[in-house]
This record gives sequence, C-alpha cells and structure tokens, in this order.
Amino acid sequence: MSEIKRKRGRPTSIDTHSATEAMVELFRAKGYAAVSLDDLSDVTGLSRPSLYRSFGNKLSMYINAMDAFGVQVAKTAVPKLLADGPLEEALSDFFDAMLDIYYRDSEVTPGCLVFGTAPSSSDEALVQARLKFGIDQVDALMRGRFEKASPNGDEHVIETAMHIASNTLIAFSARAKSGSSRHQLSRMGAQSAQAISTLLS
Amino acid sequence: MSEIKRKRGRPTSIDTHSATEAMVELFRAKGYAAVSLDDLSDVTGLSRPSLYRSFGNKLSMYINAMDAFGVQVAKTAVPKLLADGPLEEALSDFFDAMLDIYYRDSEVTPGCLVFGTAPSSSDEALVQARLKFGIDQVDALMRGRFEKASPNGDEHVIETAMHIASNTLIAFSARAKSGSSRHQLSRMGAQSAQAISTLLS
DNA sequence: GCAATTTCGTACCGTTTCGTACATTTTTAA
DNA sequence: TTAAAAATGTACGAAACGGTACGAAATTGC
Repeated sequence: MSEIKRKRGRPTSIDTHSATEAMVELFRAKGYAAVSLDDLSDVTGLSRPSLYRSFGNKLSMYINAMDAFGVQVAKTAVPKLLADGPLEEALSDFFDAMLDIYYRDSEVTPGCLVFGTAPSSSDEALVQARLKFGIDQVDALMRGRFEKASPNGDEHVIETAMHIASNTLIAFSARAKSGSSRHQLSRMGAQSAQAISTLLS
Repeated sequence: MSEIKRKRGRPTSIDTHSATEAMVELFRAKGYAAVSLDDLSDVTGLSRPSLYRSFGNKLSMYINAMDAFGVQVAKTAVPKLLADGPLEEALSDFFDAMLDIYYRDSEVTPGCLVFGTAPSSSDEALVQARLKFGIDQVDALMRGRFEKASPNGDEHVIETAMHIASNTLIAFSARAKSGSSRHQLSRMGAQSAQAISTLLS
C-alpha cells in the first residue's frame, strides 16, 4: 500500500480514536448540552485548542461521537441479528449484544447515545438527522431479517413485527437509564423475540 | 370551607399554573440542560428572582414540570385506556391521546417530557426517580388493563403484552422527535393494539 | 546548523450562566 | 396617616462557558 508520507512539521501526538471513544462515553452519560469543553478536555486528555483542531466545535464532536457509536453497533450487534439460524435466537442475541453496549461496565448505565440523548437535542438539524437515520436503520434491518425468515409472510404482519422489535430496542435505553437491571431487560428482549417469532410463523 | 385569609403584605400577581405550563413546553422542546433561567423567564413572563421565589432552583422547576406533565397525562389519556369496551379500541384511543400530547400543535414536535428529556438528565437522582416512576406507572397500567380484559390469561403472555404496549409508547417520543408524522405513529399504535389484542385472545 | 513548517498549550476575550442583595412598590393593621 | 409586612424587579457578582490569538515546541528540508 502507500507508504507513510512523513509530513514536514511537528508530528501529531493525538490519538483520534481513543479520544472519540472517551467522548462517546461522556456524551451518552450526560447528554449533549450538559457536557462542557472542559469536561471533554478532561476525559480525552487533550487541551481545548487541540479538540478544536481535531474535531471542530462542540456540535461536530457530538456528531462525530454519534457516528462512531453507530459503527460500534454495526460491528458488534448487527451481525448477531443477521446470523443464520432460528430467528428467535438471532433476535435475542442481538438484543443482548445491544445491552452489552448500553450497560458497558456495571458501575454506571450510560444507555444509548442516539436514542437516549439525541431526542433532547433534536433542534439541531444534524442531530435530528442522525436520530432519524438510526431509527430508520433499525427498522430496515428488522424488516429485512423478518422477510428473510418469512419470505411469504404477510406484509402487514411483518411491519407489525418490525415495530415491536424496533420499539423494544428504543425503549431499552430509557429503561436502562431508569434503573432496570441488565437481567430484566435481557428477559424482556427474549420475550419480545419469542412473541415476534410466533407472530411470523 | 375556609375563607380566604388575606395576608398582610402585597398580594401575589403570579399565576403559578400558567407559568408551570409554559415551563413544561420549554423543557420538553429543549431538554433540561439546554434551558437557561433567562429562557424560563422569557416564556413565563416572570423575572428570574420571581422564578426562584416561586419554584426554587432550575432543577426543582424541571421536577415541577415533570409532575405537572404526569398529571396532564393522567387526566387526558389514561381514562381512554381504562374505558370499558373492546381492549383494542381502548389501547388505540390511549395511544392517540398520547400523540395529541406529544404533537401538541403541528408546528413543532415537543415529544414526551419524561421519556424524551429525562434519560439525558438522569444523573440527578430526583430526575431518575421520576423517569422510573413514569415507566413503572405505564407498565402497571397496562398490566392492570390486560388482566381485566383477559382474567384467566397466562401471566407470561400478559407480561409480554404489557412490554409491547409500554415500549410502543416509550418509542413514540423518540420517533416523533425524529420526524415521524402523527399519522404514521397513529398507525403504529393501532397495529400494536391489534397485535396485543390477538395475543391475549 | 538554520530556516521553513506544523503542532501544541498558555493565556486571554467576550458572553452567558446561576444566584442574590437591596431598594421599591403594594398592601394590611392600627 | 403611619408603620409593618410581603412581593417585585433592577442591578450586581462570581463563576463557567465556547472559542481563539499567539508564542513555544518539535520536526523536516537544505
């Protein structure tokens, strides 16, 4: 591939990826408006001017965090849903994988960056667009998986199943933040998966 | 009853109820952290010191708004769910009544104050408590209604139906904020009501 | 070594924030 | 009419905010 073209001046010492990760964790714990640039500077270890140089202003840091969060979901959870095998198991595994993300380490429950924090910052067009994209993606993913599992299924039934599945996931975030245990939500996901499975059969 | 005991000094000219209403609208449009006391002063027409005297600090204004919002829901939407008649119709009417609240006037879509804005402010214990209370209330309400409609129903099935119904409502808020039309969500609510109705029969 | 180039953090700016002290206004009691 | 009592808004203070100018530091090309 292309060699690393050493640039002329002082080389960067900034790890953009780990900084983004830290910002994701902070934003989904406290939301957008409650996070200050000093907070972001603290958790990333980067000075405020460095943050501006690397990520632009606060809003674009948040957008960047949302996109990174989406990539994480796409990499770790979505494959569980698309896996071969019984639909009920795939759905249940997907829900559990999402709970792995929502609960992170046990200490605190950050929930979902998109479904949890974007709704209260949706006056910004870019944020609202990400929220819409997230919801649309989940809906489309569910619909595709259900159509695969039930090729001749009634379109109306598939749409109902799609909404039940997506709404379960969306509600996870609020429920996790409200204090529900991981185990409770895992159970809820399994129930939802079972109901959808029988609905489609 | 007791006569109005005219107090000694200058009488209040503050309408607490209409001020609370204005604060509800502002908070659910912009969330907690993004709202300043000057914003609250603007929408209520009250000076900042008056706000402090009447409602305490910003957090207690938000708590007060959440409680008032809960009362509004209990008065206007909950009776639809508890009404006699077919379960499917009661559920569907309840969802529509909640959408009346979530969409308010057509211009902007404020969504749900509790499910929409509380999750991103839940590091405050009082807020998290309200969020938990809201979710628990909806769950309990649904369970009670379903047990009434299906007295000998399997407990496991009732719990599943309860979660589908509650999650539909919780997801309404995020979906409304993401740009879904009222009509789309009304359709979704009707689908959900139908699925639950057949699940319980 | 020396100049050109790029990155980095200190230090600063103007604005906005929450919260309150205090003088003014309005009312009742005597 | 005058004093006490309660409510109200102006005006202020201290802190936090987002954002940036600018000099110091680090590297490459010559």
